[in-house]
Amino acid sequence: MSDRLWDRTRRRVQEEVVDAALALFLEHGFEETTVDQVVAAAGISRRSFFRYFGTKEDIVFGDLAEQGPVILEALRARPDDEPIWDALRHAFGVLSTLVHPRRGAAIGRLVTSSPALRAAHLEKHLRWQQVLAPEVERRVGTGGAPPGLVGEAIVATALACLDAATTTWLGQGGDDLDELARLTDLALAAVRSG
Amino acid sequence: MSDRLWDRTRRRVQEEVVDAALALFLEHGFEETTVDQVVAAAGISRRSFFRYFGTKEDIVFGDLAEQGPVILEALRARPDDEPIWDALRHAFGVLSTLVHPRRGAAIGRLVTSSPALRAAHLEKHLRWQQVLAPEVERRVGTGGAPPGLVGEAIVATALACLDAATTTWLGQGGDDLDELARLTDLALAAVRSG
DNA sequence: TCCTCCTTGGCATTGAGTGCCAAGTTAGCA
DNA sequence: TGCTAACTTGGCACTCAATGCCAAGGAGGA
Repeated sequence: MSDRLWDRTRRRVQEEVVDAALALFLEHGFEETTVDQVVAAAGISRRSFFRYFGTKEDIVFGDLAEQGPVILEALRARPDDEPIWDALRHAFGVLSTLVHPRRGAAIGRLVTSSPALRAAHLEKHLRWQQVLAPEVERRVGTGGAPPGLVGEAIVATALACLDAATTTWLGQGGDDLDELARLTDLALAAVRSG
Repeated sequence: MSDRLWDRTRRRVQEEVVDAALALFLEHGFEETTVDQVVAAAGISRRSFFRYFGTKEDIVFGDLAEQGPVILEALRARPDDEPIWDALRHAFGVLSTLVHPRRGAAIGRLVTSSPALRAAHLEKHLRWQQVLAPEVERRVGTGGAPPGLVGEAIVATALACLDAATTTWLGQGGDDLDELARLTDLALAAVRSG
């Protein structure tokens, strides 16, 4: 947040590492590319790399896993009487502002092609789920079920549909964000009519 | 499946390693327990361990991730006109026959307490999803959506609800399987009425 | 300018997972 | 029973991700 030279330098270096790494990942694959190759390409020491990115996966996801509160804020901003699915879909919309648009599709493709990244991706969803579930349950009530169950189930379902839609979306180009929203709605509709 | 001495010995050793390892995991935690400690407790060499279990996570999950076809078989056995959610919930019932009942709750608790195990657990769901989605989509149709989307979304939702129900179930004891089925139905109902 | 805070990179170490090989065990067969 | 082929075992060395420690150097305020 600050603007001291240190912070600006840090952000610049981080960007450069991500650029160099994504290029390597896309060419050779995520698992096949070692951290040593990345740091060599980025001109940084191995030790410093692990201070910028706690894990190799963090190159791809950045601090997205910690952005649950941002999504929560977006969800809170939706009107209380809006159907929960619409509110969630709109709240997830902020994600597109958190990811470099040019990188979005590339990241998506990487994730589907690497078990380690898929796992990190799902773990990220779990983190968001824990943040969002209480607010969802506040809106829809527990419906007689034990506390927690309904909120968790609804958020997990919304994320699952978003994922299924993203898979389809990437398969057909992955360039139009409105199309992704449309596919997400189709998935949610299928689940609710089933 | 064969009954040569080799195979029986293999199964026996495998069971012993799992018993020793689960005891260590429950006492000290999954991440905190090293493979070296496990093999020392089980009286087997480190190298042989990695022939029995490809990864440390495999101690906990065994070959559950490869059992998608078994669930698929159970799903195919359900009548074609049964509502998809009932068919899926019943199909998932075979899982309780694949896990040592005595170990089930212990495994559940381990999974919720270790990021590495949670990731493996979700990756396992993804594997099942790919196996089950086509049969689900055959039953319910695509409803105008691109092929694949509806099947993926429905299976992912069912698994998400099963997971949410399992979390609640473990929190309240985790001993009665009928109660788990009831909680799963509650979760699914909440999702569909939302 | 001096002093403090923070970053950097090198080194050593841990822990998971793999390839290779020599020695031992089992199974099938004469 | 004895021989051989198939398979398992465990030791060793290695790769790769990740972490703790430490000395050196740049940034920023007094």
